[in-house]
This record gives sequence, structure tokens and C-alpha cells, in this order.
Amino acid sequence: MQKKATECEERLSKLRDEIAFIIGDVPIGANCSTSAFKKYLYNDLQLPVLKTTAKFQEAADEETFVLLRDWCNENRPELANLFDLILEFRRIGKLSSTYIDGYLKHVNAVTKRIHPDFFQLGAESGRFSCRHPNVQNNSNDKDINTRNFIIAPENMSLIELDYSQIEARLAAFLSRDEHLLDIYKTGKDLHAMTTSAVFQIPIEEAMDRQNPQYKHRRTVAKATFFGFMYGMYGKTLQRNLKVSAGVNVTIDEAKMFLENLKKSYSTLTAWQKNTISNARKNIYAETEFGRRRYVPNIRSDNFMKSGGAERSALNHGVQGLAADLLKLSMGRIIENLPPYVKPLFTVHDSLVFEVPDHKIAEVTALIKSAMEVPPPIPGFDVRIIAEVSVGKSYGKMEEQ
DNA sequence: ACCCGGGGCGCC
DNA sequence: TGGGCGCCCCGGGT
Repeated sequence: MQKKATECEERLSKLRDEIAFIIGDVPIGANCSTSAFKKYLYNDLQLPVLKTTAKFQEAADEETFVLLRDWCNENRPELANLFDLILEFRRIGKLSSTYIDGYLKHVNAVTKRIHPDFFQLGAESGRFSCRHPNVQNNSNDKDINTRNFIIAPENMSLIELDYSQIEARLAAFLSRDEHLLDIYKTGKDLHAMTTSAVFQIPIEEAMDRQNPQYKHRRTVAKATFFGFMYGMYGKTLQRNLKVSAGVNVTIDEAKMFLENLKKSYSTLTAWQKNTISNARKNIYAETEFGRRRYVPNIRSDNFMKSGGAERSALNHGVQGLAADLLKLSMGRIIENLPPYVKPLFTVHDSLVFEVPDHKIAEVTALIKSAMEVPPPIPGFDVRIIAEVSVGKSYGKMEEQ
């Protein structure tokens, strides 16, 4: 960790110099978000305000800087390079302060390990929360992977078991959508089926890996299905595709993608409407096990508030049931866990353990079968699958 | 030596 | 104008 901390310091220092070369001695602080820096951008340089925060202030987040970079390429080419430098500075600063220096603060002097606190009821949905530090948001950066600070002791390995597409599977069961159920009952490829629906092309074409558009379409399909499940708007889908996948589509295209899925999975769409209407009637949503989430704002006259409450209600039945499922499986696992296996942590739909190398196959089979037990819900008919990864460090896990 | 909100951002 | 979290930085306050 110390070596990476030093490397980050050096890279940050170089970036600071390169930024100063362009903007002079304007203080940028630890992550380019001092008010002096924002004033410099919008007052001194007179750059356009291309995005505002929720409170209608000039934004200065990643999306803003990508927009400013593109704008500068057209209008102020001498400044375009600034924004890539800032984004790089931010990225390394975040990794360094949160996952290197931040984690080092929590190393126990006796055990030399980090012992985070998990809270069983930390989230309204029934998920765990975690702090001091939060290891549930450890980054997975390709360049500087801070997950590699979590390592197995000598002669042991880490194993991770991860529920596959758990929320989509649960949504299939809850909604009884015939197309989604068919996918999971007959082992079809969700993203291929979704690609076919989103782009209105034959399933054969959607599954053809040789097709030059295969990867692009699949990326769009995944994001669209995700947005569709939780009531995302076309505008947000378009923005997400651009920022996180580098895919440029128009808002009308994004809207059409979502519409195509609503038609293809029309029973799920009907279930969503019904879920929201029930929540409006009850003022709460609940999982199959009765875990409730109260959503009083669902009757608000304020469209933003009521809309937010509707999406919370929609999300709760799925995210909450997934949390219930994970907790039930933790109970089964602990009952029969051999003493030489150490449970380390959970990240919402996955569990991580430390296992002696010569016991990996045996323990993996034991935990996997405990996780794949269907939940005790009458008529539950969707196959639950846990995928297994093994590695010496958390940043280098290989699927088995 | 705290506390706070706002902005931003990491993960599932 | 998906949901669910916690942490860092900043500026302002006690």
C-alpha cells in the first residue's frame, strides 16, 4: 500500500504542475473543486454553464468537464487538454484519499488488518451497510486496483460467490412476465433477447458474435434493460450511455429503446404499474417476506417527490428481496461452515471467504449449493445461480 | 475539536 | 427525472 501511496503522490504532483502550467496559480485544492477554481472557469475564462447541480449552481463534475472539453475543442482548443488533466487528477485523488490513505487509517495495530463494521439493517431495503471503512464500494480501477490490498494469507485463497443477474431473476418471478420467465427457465441469454427487442432485430442476429455491432448493441441493451427495470427516463439513459459506456445516441433513440422493452416485457411493465399503485394505496412497499419500506412522499403533490417515492417503491420489492435472499443463504452457510473457512465480507449480492488452498473445491461446492437453495416462497420457480471466482487477491479474481 | 450541507463519486 | 449506501473535500458554523 505504501508503494502505491507514493506512486499516487508522484502522479498527483505531476498533474498539479501540468494543470498549473495552463491555469497559473489558481488554487485547485485536493480535487479541483475549490470555489476559486470554479470562479476561474466560469468568471475569468467565461466558459459556458453546460450543466447545473440539483441546486442550480454551476456544476463541476465529470459530465460537466467532458462537455466543456468537447466545447473547448471547438471554441477554445488551447484549453481542451485541461479537462482531461482534471479528470485524471480527480480519479487518482479519489483512489488515494479514500482507498489508500483512507484504508490505512483503519489498520488495526494488533491484527494489522482492517475490520470494517457491517450493519444488518443499515439500508432501508434490507441490505447491509458498511463503514470504517466501507469495503462495499472498493473501486475496481484497471490502472490502480485498490482491491489488491485485500489479500489471502500464505497457503490460502479468496473465493467469491456472486449471484448472477439476481434482480432480473427476482423481477421475472415477481412479475410472472412470460418472456423473462422463459429466459431463466430455458437458460436463454437475457442480454441477447434484450438486444433483439431493443434494436428490433432477429434473435439470431443478436446472438451472432461475428456481427460488427455485437458488442455495441449488447452494451446498449444491458444499460437499457437496467433503466427499464427501475423506471429510468430516456434522457438519463442517453446520458448514462455517453458517460459510462462512451456510446452516443440521441434522446429519441434512447426513448425508443425503452419503449421497445416495455412492449417486449409488457407483463413486467404492467407489474411495475401495479406495484406503484399498491404502494400509493398502502403508503409502503414490501418484499415477499414482508420487509416494508414506507414511502409517504408517494402522495405528494410535488411531481419530483412523488416520482422519487414511486421509484423507491418499485426498487424495494426487488432490491429488498435480493437482500432477504442473501441473508437467508448466509444463515445456511454459517450453520455448516468448517472452522478453517473465514467469512470476510459481503457486497450486496456476493460473499467473500478465505479458504485453505487444498480445500477450495470442497468449500466452493458447499457454499454454492447453500446459496442456490430457492427461497421459501410458494411457487418460486426461477433458478438461482451463484458464480464462483478464486484468487490470491481481491483485485485478481478468476471465474471458475 | 467538532458539526453541517453541498457537491462529487466509488460500489452493487 | 433508476434505487441503495459511505467517504472525501470544501466552506461555513459552533
